[in-house]
Amino acid sequence: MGRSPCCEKAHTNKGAWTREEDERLAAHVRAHGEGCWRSLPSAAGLLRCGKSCRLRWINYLRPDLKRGNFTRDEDDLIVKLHSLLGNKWSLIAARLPGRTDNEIKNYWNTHIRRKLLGRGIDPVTHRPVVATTTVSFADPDAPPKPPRLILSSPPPPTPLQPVKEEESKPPRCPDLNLDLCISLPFQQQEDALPPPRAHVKTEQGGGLCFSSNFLGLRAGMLDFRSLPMK
DNA sequence: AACCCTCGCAACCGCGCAGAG
DNA sequence: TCTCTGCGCGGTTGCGAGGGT
Repeated sequence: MGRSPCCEKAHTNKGAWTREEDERLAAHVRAHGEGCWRSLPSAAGLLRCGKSCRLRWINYLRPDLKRGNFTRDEDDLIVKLHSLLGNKWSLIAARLPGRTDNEIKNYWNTHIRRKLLGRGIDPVTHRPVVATTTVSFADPDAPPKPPRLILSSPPPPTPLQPVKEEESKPPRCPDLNLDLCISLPFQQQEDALPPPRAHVKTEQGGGLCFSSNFLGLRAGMLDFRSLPMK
């Protein structure tokens, strides 16, 4: 038996929101604040599911939303954060004021993903991809298979997961240096004391430290301690 | 002009997590 | 400690707009 539905679906509207619904929702949130989404629809006189109201408010009605095209800086930041965090859109959105996780997720899937692929970069691993062609000797008349994309290196561990030591196995790509230790240019190192760091708590209670300069952020801009970790 | 296809975005769905009782 | 409930997140879907044939 599955969990009970979050609302009585027979009595709720679905699909695109009307202007009147938007106004009711916005007025109610402005008056009572966010939260209690389950009871909000009836309180606001809306025939909508609480989840739907929350989504509408967060992704569309919130007054601090930026909307409009993403800037080049935002673009770069999203790519860098994604390489670090993976598909943690809410965490990425938390670093981009005025942008929502849904918006970033859509932008990633429609624009950035394609752009990276066009540059020959795998959007999942952020590593270069190499096109190869498989040739079959068994049937010379068989049509050639389409080019296949393979990774030039094994995929990295899932973001934010502790790296497991491979015991005494030689690396598959010995020419690839995966040590992501990034340091500041000499002049900047002198200016940044102590170096800004982001601290991420792991499941084991340990921590991963990233220099926020790796993300191209200003000192102190990145502080994962303030972010909820799932 | 009509049809088809692709793209982009808003919205939905299902699951996991956290807090309360 | 267990169960229930609500919230939040990530993946997926549906639909309208725009372009191509």
